[in-house]
Amino acid sequence: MPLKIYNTLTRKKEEFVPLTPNKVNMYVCGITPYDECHLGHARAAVVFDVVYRYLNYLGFGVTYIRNFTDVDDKIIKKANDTGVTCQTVSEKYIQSYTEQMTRLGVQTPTCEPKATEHIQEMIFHIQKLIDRGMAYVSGADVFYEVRKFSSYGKLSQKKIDELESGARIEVDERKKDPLDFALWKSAKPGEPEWESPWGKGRPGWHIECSAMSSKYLGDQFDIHGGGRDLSFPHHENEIAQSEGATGKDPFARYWIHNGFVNINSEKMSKSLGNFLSVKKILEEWDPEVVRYFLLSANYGSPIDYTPEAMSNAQEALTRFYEALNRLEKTETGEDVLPEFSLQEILEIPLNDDFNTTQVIGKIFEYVRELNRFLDQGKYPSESSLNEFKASLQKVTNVLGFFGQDPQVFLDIQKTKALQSSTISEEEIQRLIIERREARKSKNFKRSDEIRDQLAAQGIVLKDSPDGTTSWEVKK
RNA sequence: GGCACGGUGGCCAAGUGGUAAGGCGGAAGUCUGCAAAACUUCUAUCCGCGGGUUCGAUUCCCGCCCGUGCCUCCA
Repeated sequence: MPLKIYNTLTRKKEEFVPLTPNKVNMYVCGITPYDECHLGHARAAVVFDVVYRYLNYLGFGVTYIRNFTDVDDKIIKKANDTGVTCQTVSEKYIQSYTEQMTRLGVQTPTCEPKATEHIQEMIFHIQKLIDRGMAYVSGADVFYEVRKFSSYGKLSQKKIDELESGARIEVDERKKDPLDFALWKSAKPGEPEWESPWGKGRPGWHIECSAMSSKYLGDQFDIHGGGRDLSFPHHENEIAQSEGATGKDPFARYWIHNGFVNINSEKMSKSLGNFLSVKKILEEWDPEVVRYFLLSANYGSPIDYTPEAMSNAQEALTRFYEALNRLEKTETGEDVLPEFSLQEILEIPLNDDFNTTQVIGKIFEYVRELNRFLDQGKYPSESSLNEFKASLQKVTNVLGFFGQDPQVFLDIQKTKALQSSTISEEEIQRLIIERREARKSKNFKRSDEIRDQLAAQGIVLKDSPDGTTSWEVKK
C-alpha cells in the first residue's frame, strides 16, 4: 500500500515515487528571522517534521533541508530600527526559533543552510539565468524576465495576463515588465552588501532557495514544502529560477503546502498583528498539547487557534494518558491486550496524504478498547504488554507526541493547574486525610462536605477501591 | 475583479459512489456510601442551497449562496 501525497502542482493525490529508490530529497522553506516565530511557523515546522519522520519510518534515507532566509528587507529594517547589525538580528531569532522548535519536538533537519552563507552560489545561479537569456541586468540590478518562462504560474494556477490586470504591482522603471522580480538588488546605504559581477548589492528574495536547494539536493528533487502563502509568488518564482537555469522540469516533483493557523477565522500573520508567538503560547500550554493541536487537523486545512481548542487538546491527551497510566499501574497476568496494529493505526492513515487526524482517531478507538479490557479486570501478559509498548513507541516516533511517561504528564498538568488555584497541594492532602478518617467512621456528611469544599475550588477527588484518594484539577 | 481552497451533529474534526471515525460537551444506565474516572447506550434519517448523472450521491457534474486565502511582505 503506497504512500500518496497531495501535490499542489497537479492538484491531485499521487503515489509517491522518489527519484532515486529508497532515497528522498526534501526541501522546506524555513523562516526569515526578524522576530519571534509564531504558531503559524510552528505549524509548518511540525507538519514537515511529521513528513520527515514518517518517510524515515518507511525506511527512506531522507535528506531534509530547511533554510533560513537571513538577508531580507524586514531584517534590515529591524536592524536599523534597533541600531544593531543584521547578523545580530537574524542570529537572535534563529536561536529562539531553534529553541522553540526543540521544545515542540521538531527534529533538526539534515542541514539548515543560511542565505548569507550562499551568496556565491546565488551569484552563480543568477549568472546562469543571464547567460540563458532568462534574466537581464538593469543598472546594477538584475531581474528575472517572467515572460521568458513559458510555464510561469503553473504552481499557483495563475496566468501572467491575469496577474498583470491585478494592478497591485508597483511600476518600476528598471523592469521590462511589472511582473519581473529582482534577483540581485544594487547596494543602498544602511544595507548589507556583497561584491558581484553587477556591482555591490544583495540577493533578492527567492533566489536563495533555488541556489541552496540545488546545492544540497541537486537540480531536481522529490519534495518541496512550505506554507500555503508561499506558493505565490515565492514558490512560483523558485520554479522559474530553477527550471529557467537548468532547463530541467520539474524542479521539485511533489509540492506540499500546509494550511494556516487562524485566529478568529483569520490568518495569523505578522502584518495583521494578530499573531501569538510560540514562546508565549508555551508559557501557558504544554508543548505536547501544542503539537497535538497542530496535528489534530489535516495539514492542508486551516486550524483555528482558540483557548477552547487548546484545552480540548489537553483534555484529549489527558484521556489518553489516564488510560496509559492505568495500564502501567496494573499487574501483569495471562490476558492478551487488544491488538494494536501499526498498519491499521498508523500506516493506512498516514499513507493517505499524512492523515494525522485519522491516526489520532484510531488511537482513541484503541484507548476505549484498552479501558474496556482493564474494566473487565484482565491483566495483560508480559509479552503482549511489551509488544504494545514497542508499537506505541513507533507511533510516538512518527507523531512526536503520546510519548511521555503518563504519570509525569498528568502530574505536570496538575501542578500547572494548581498554580492558578487558590489552594495548595498540602492543604489538599490535609483535607484528603481528614476525609479519609471521616469516611472510615462513616461520617459521610463531613466527607461530602470536604469534597464539596474542594470541588468549589476546582479540585475533584477520585476514591479508589483500596481506600486511597487521588485528585485532579478541573477547570 | 481574477484565481484557489473549503462549507459534515451544540463545538472541533475525519471520511466515503451504497448509506456518517475520533475528541470536547449533553442525557440515561453500570460501578460507588454518594461521587469522580472508566464502561454501556443514546445524542447528524443526514453531510450549505437548487438542479443533473446513477439502481443508488454527503461523496461525481453544473449553477447559486456563504467563508477563507492568494493576486503586496508572509509558514
